[in-house]
Amino acid sequence: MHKKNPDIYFLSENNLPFSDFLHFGMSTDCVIFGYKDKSLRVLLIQRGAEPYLDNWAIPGDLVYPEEDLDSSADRILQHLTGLENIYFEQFHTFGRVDRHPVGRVITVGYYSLVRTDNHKPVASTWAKEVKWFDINELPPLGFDHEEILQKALANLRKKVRTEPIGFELLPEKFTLLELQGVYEALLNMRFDKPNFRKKILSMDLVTPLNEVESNVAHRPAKLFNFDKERYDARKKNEISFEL
Amino acid sequence: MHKKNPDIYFLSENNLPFSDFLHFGMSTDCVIFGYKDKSLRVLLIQRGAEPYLDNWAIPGDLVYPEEDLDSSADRILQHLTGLENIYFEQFHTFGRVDRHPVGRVITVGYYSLVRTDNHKPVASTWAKEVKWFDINELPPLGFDHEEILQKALANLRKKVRTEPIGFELLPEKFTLLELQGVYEALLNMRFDKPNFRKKILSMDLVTPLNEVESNVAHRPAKLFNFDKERYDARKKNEISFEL
DNA sequence: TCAAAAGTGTTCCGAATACACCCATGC
DNA sequence: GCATGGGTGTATTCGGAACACTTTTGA
Repeated sequence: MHKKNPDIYFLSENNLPFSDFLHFGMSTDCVIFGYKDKSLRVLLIQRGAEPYLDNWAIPGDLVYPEEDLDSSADRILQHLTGLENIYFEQFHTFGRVDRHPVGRVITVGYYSLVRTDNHKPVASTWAKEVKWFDINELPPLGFDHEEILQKALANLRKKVRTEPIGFELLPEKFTLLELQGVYEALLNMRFDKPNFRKKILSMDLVTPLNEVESNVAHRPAKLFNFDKERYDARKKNEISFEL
Repeated sequence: MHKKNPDIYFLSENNLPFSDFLHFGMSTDCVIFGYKDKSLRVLLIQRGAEPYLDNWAIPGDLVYPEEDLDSSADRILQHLTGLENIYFEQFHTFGRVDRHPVGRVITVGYYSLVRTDNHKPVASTWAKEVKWFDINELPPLGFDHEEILQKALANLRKKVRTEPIGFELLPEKFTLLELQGVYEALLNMRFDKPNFRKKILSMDLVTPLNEVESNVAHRPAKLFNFDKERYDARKKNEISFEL
């Protein structure tokens, strides 16, 4: 697969043979966010192998030789959650020379948003345990995963202000107060209920359903869903989402 | 350097030997933006080697075995522009299986902002020519560089709205109308002069100097500089920049 | 004196905020 | 009834947009 041609595509100043440049390991790590009980959570695994045996870590894997980066992330997500069509997004690549004890492994960081209600993460040979952690009560992590996780969170918090991805954390049908809870957890701030409602409704991106909550000890709330088609159509015309 | 341990850090489902996962090439590509004559420009090189001989391309290079990703980008920028302390930022990593004709090479994309007034880019063995192109008059590019360039531009346009990086395209001392020109070119839109002034001045991030333009056929404009210290101090207190 | 760009002030409008209040349900 | 959260209306404030106007320089 790798034909050799020492003059190709790098500065002439260095005298290293071309083959020395093809010994990188490549992995993807997926920071999986969920939402439950008014707080933001992250799915972590407890490692079942050295290095960092028994340490908590962000789920990830080496990239296969004939696999795109996004496919790799998608594969990890499906393995771990059993879900398809999960929202995920590449956010940063980490390549410190000494970041991996086994060799020069570059990792591409992804974050992902899942609806925690409809899946049970499962342990496997490479992960002794899989568990949701509140974003404010994280265990120590192996590798450079603390840095990766914090950067994922920072990127998510930026993204969430300009694109309507908060919905990915909720079931298809949700109430406006649930949506408010998601944004309060994501951004770690409080919103005024009437104003939040007005803002969301004025965007005209959520559709009211002819359905309400049931079995609640108060007036049942109306259910809504997110109108992705309308958003996509509008995005083409340069209209954006801002919170 | 690469100790072998087939069980480490990847899903048990695959049966490929560990060594197969350490044959990635790794490069960085730097999309260098500049500003001149009211328009946004990109610095491209004309390749002096196969593949894509004579094609225009984004400057880039393979990452050295003992080199961090950021160092690699920094090295490319210094080689090409001769400048130090250039603003640059990683924005996306491109890893399509077939993106590089020579083998599996993953590239980390960076964009960079430079002051075009104080440097002359120089050709070298790996680049027949180096030239600034108006962002609206780009030549066809080799590899997947069109995609990389467009993504760099999109990321820059987002970033520029929330962080005061437009100053990196201007000399230390600039007029407010020059600053307006930068933002108009970056965002491809027009601002109202009085309102733009008010907004910038109200942020209190530019300091008026006791100096004015000279040799202009109209009332000379006051010169300002960007107060990075004040911005950094304020950033810690969660106060942000928004245009 | 005229052109060209610097620089200021004022009005208007819409969006964000604060907050008071009423409604429906389970117990 | 009453606790709980759902849901609505209004008054106020603040920032952005539009735009008219004055100032200073070189030629």
